Amino acid sequence: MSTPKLRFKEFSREWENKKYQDVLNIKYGKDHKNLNSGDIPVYGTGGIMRHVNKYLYDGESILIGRKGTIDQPKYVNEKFWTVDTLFYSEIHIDKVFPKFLYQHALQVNWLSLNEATGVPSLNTTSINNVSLSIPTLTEQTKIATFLTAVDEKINQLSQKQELLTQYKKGMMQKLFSQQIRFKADDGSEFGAWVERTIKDIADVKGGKRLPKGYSLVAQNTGHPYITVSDMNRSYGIDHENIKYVPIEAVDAINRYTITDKDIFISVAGTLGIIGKISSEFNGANLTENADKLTNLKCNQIFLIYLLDSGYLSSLIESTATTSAQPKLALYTIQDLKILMPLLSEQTKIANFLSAIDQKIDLTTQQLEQAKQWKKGLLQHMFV
DNA sequence: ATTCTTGGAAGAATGCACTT
DNA sequence: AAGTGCATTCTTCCAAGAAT
Repeated sequence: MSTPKLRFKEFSREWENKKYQDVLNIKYGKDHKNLNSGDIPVYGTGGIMRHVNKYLYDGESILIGRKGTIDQPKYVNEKFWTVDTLFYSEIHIDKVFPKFLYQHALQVNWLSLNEATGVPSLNTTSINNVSLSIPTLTEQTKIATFLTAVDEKINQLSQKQELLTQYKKGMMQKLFSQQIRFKADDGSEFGAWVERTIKDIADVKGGKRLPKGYSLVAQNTGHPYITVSDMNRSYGIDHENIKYVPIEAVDAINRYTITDKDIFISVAGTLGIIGKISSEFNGANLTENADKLTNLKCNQIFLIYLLDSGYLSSLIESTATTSAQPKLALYTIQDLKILMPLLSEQTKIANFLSAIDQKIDLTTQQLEQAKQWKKGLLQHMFV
């Protein structure tokens, strides 16, 4: 018998220790290949896969991955089908409030129940044996309703994020097609945009792979080494997993560095991720799978937005090699023609779009905080 | 009901020929 | 020897299907 750390005040009774098998029946998903199309969703471990004309179950159910993604349970309340790598469940609603069970399932460490060597897998026994403490149905309902409201808040924030992103996309389109023009501070029109080539306004340089025989190290010894997977779509890099050049190899690639005044563009693997690094990474080495624009003769932020507004994606479409894997050649970036406004208009546009990006970043932070909060609640509101 | 095997897609690292 | 372009290889990750 036990109680959670965090609890609504009006309840005091001890929670009852149970196991999952006491409150639900785990059912296997089934092959959906032979079913005809319809309007019943077929859930896979990654989400809805298709719609069919038959259903396995109708009503409230928790879906738990059997193979692959096993740590993201889902709650459904409809007619549905699940593929055979996804369990569904019949919930004993006289014992447990389904949404309470779902919130509980969200904080179970499913991966620790994985016994497979390769792809993570769960079996019915390990699910059935997961322990679960439950209060009265009234308290369950209260907890579940509260946590569901938090989920709703998280959904709202991610919708806001989505809308802002759409707005930014639309504004970029209008600004760079000159459908919308800013006026100068004194109210006069800005001058016409001029066609330039990238190599007129920047030097394009490649990155450099590590010398043969060396590999990146985790410790902060040599320079940071920025790879394509460190780059994100928010014009920056993710700091968490940055690896470092081993000290013995530092001299060999010493010249291939990047600063916060430059722009990086990925040219292999995931093409066309563009952005800049923050000054704390000045002097970091750049992977061979990215190029840098350096010695810029224009507004750096403006150029990032401009290239990201479509120039890069159409360049990739038209010139990326069609081999096994696309690659963006350095000279195609050098020779890319772009329409450039005067510096003062560049600054206006850059500031405007940065302001939207700041709002997006703020929303992203709030979303992140809300998710953290939810995580904490899940840790403390269950036994 | 459970475990093993296979397919295949995506992405990053490596090999290699050619140029500077 | 360094730099560049591109094909190839290697890894990783998931899901589907076959075999127990």
